Amino acid sequence: MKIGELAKRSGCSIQTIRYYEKEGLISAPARTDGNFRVYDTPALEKLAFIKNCRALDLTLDEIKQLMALQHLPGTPCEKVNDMIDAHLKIVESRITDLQKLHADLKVLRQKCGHARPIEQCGILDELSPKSHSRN
Amino acid sequence: MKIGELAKRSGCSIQTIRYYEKEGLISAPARTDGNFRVYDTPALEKLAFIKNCRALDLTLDEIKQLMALQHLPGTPCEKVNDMIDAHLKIVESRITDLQKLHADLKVLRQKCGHARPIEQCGILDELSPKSHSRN
DNA sequence: TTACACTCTATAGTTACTATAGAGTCAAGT
DNA sequence: ACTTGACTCTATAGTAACTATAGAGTGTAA
Repeated sequence: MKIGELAKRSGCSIQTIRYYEKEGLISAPARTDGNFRVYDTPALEKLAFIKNCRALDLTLDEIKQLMALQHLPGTPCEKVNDMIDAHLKIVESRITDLQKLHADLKVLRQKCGHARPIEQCGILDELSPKSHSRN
Repeated sequence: MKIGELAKRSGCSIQTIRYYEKEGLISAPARTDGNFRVYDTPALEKLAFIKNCRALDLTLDEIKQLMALQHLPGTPCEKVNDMIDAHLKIVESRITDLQKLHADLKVLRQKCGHARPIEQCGILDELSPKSHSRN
């Protein structure tokens, strides 16, 4: 199949597929006489694997590492677990950060109703350093 | 003060300050004969304002809009509130997404202990499209 | 005067793509 | 044979908010 069909079937855009090739996530496929890329089913499966990983927000680098591990049979799969654990930690701290942010924004939002002229806006006041030194 | 001192006092890096100037978030300061930037206290306060906003993860564009509003006295501050509300929504949906992600990763992590050879790794198996078609 | 810290501009790199320009390929229809 | 249209090719630039670097100039203290 050509790249357009692969794109449709995999749900990746054409540019993304070419980008993955450039980045070495998928190997360069055969070409037609007219220089068009031709893909087989294994290529589609590789893309699906990458898609699954991206849905979990693994970076392209992490995915590359996973794929490299897959081709070293006999390796203990501890490294895979470690990577997932590390990723879990990252996601956890991102969530914590965002929750703090959310709380801060809520507090900020309380500072102002919506009918005041801008000079008296409690939000802008709160964001300004002068207001903080006033405390 | 010169840019190095401003950087230290504001907690922004020198490059970031120059970047903010290029992007129009702060105005171009006066220069010495030797072409060095010279800043005054209001400049430091502007940077502090930007820093406060960035800590809330507002984009530079949003910050620019806020600063523009500040200089239109008499404007009702509804727009400020709207921006914060919109931002709250974004943060909320990011949190929801990440929580889903976290749950998915946890499930994935369960699929594998850590003493198996890579061929039997439950995680890689789960990520591979073949395993899904096997169901 | 020379060593050193500081600053300047311009440019490239980061992440994972997306978008565009300009050219070439290919099959079907007239 | 010719043209239209859909598809593909490469190369390049843009996204957000910076960070890092090179190579040059400035300023000051010993």
